[in-house]
Amino acid sequence: MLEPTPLDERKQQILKAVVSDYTVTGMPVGSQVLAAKYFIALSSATIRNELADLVGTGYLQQPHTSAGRIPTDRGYRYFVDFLMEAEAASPTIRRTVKQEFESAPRSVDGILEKAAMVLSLVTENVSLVTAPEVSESRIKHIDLVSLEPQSVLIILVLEGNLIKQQVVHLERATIQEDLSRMAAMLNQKVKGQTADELSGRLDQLGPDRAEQRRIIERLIDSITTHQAQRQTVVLHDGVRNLLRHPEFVEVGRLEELMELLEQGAQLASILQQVEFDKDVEIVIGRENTSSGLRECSLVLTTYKMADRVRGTIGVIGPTRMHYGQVVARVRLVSHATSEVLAHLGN
Amino acid sequence: MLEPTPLDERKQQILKAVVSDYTVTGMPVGSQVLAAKYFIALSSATIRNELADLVGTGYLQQPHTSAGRIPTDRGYRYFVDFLMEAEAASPTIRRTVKQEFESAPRSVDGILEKAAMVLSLVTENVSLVTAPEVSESRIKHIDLVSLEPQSVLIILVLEGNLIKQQVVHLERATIQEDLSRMAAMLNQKVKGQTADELSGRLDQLGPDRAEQRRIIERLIDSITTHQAQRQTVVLHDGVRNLLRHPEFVEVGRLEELMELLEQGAQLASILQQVEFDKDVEIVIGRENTSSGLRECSLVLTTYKMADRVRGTIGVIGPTRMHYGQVVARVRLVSHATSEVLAHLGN
DNA sequence: GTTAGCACTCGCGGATCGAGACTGCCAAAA
DNA sequence: TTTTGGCAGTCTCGATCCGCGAGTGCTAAC
Repeated sequence: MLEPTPLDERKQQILKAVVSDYTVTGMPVGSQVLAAKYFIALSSATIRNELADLVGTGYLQQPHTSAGRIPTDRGYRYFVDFLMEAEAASPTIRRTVKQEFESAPRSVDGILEKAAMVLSLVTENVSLVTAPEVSESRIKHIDLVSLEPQSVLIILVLEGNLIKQQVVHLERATIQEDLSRMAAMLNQKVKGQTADELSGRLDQLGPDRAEQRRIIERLIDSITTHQAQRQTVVLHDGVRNLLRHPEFVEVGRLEELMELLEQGAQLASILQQVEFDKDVEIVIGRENTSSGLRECSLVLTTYKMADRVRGTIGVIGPTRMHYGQVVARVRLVSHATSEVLAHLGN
Repeated sequence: MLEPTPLDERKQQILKAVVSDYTVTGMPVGSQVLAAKYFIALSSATIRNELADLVGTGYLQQPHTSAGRIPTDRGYRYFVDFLMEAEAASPTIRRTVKQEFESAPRSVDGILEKAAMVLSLVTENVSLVTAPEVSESRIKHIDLVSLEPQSVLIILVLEGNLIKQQVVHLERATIQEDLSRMAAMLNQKVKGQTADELSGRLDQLGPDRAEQRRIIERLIDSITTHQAQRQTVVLHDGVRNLLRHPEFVEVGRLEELMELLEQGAQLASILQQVEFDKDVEIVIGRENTSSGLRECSLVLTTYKMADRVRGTIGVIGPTRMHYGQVVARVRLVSHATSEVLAHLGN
């Protein structure tokens, strides 16, 4: 890691101009263009000197000797940390998002799918959405339904009306009537508890309640493995957008990225590390631990479903992206998602 | 459509050799290679004459004057209809499929996701899996759960233990006790019926049973719109495989294909047309109605979950694929999926 | 510190060229 | 009538070369 070399005002402005211009055109930015478009008061020679300094300190690079400059990862980092101006999503975008969510199905999965779709639509990148984390979420209702004589469907309603289901197999046949009674009893006992609390109480059941114990074990399973297993499922959408970016004309980069997207586990672990209440986090190029993301940036934030029920949402795109707008739009969609999810039960 | 020009034995063998060789090497096949590898008794000149005929009748084409021959869509069609030999999946493949399904979660969605993953793994193409069609499926159990005072979760268990859920909003607050009573009543009335039958009986309810009527309406909704809406969701996996095929080095083709995969509606309508009990269907290149699939082939079949509960499963890959093996593997995974789904409840 | 001038470097696109791969055709052989 | 050997012709592909244009770094003057 290089020392954060302080940049004087003019160098900052030049860095900012290079990032802005390059983001739009995709072409290395030369000293003459900069002088003409952004710094009419200065000559190209002066700018050349400054550019040479910025290359020396690691904020810019040249693809080859006789080309203009493009930002390094470090340059982008400085840009997003200090130079980027807060932007707002345009009314058109806001309207699009609003309309799309209005037509969303009224279920958690449906809404998250819609969120992924909308986010990829408005950012023209690949969107990522994780299912909400529920391990600390409280149980609201339990229901047991007989499927076959010896198999039972456990239905679990958590805070935020998140619904989980799991099939469990019993040692002996049990009729629906007994299950209903058992459900009523369980409802009294477990309502308002979290999975962790529940697993602590497991010992309080006598050995004669084997069936009940088995069901409770499955309940905990259902909550926690969902965590481990379903959480690894990261929704994504908009790969088609990526193909339009010139940085992905060579299929090699794409292959690694698709593998990451389709197997999901590695992505999930990255997304889980996003902190709540931290607004938007940006990870640029080689700051990513995954080699498949070395030429990509992540713009991530969290959405909130209920008090302790949250998930991660964001996009993945080429490092050359319009960070200001992408941040604004990720934030917009995240808020909209939270909004819709919060009103799901009403 | 060209007349199905009859081919004599030797022309058939040559066509078969061209298809086989081309599927393996990916290079246009020349007369010398054919003579050396497949027809030692013949000279390259003789084969050249035959090749010229096959080009004339539309079974083969030349990329350019001084190249070898490659099959046309028509050539592939003739090959799969008359020349392809039945192949069996290798023990290694069978073992892989078996092991993967053993580690599958015990839920319909989980199994279908696993099926998509396995199919893409063993065919090295993109896999497609639709959710099972349920419109004619019979209702096994209904349950009503109060989420908020005025909102109710309807849980519907269909044949094959397919579980559906939908949230419905009521005009007035209803407590769980009343809902349970209502559920018991509904269970008596609707058990064993299909959605169509149910909607016919809707009139038999008096106007004083508004709430109950509303819930039944939602039930029918839940079954049929799932059909229309969820059915359009086609699971897919293995896009990363596609990137390895040389026919997709140019990103243009891929873009159209990704759009098809990600929006899904068009694909869904194609997959819905696959007939049940017809073994494996193959659609080659321009036989596809979608322009995005002009250079792709589909290998599709159906899986069976319960008597009237079925879905479509298959792959999409470049027209140059090893049809014999792909057919064998699609069939294998389809059977395995049916098997696992059938034993879900036990 | 800034600027004008200038020589220099480098990538890109177009043109050229030779090698190699196959073909089509023809006349002779089976 | 079918098959075959021979041969000229066609076309792609990769390598090489070349000139243009863009942009730089350096130096000396302002």
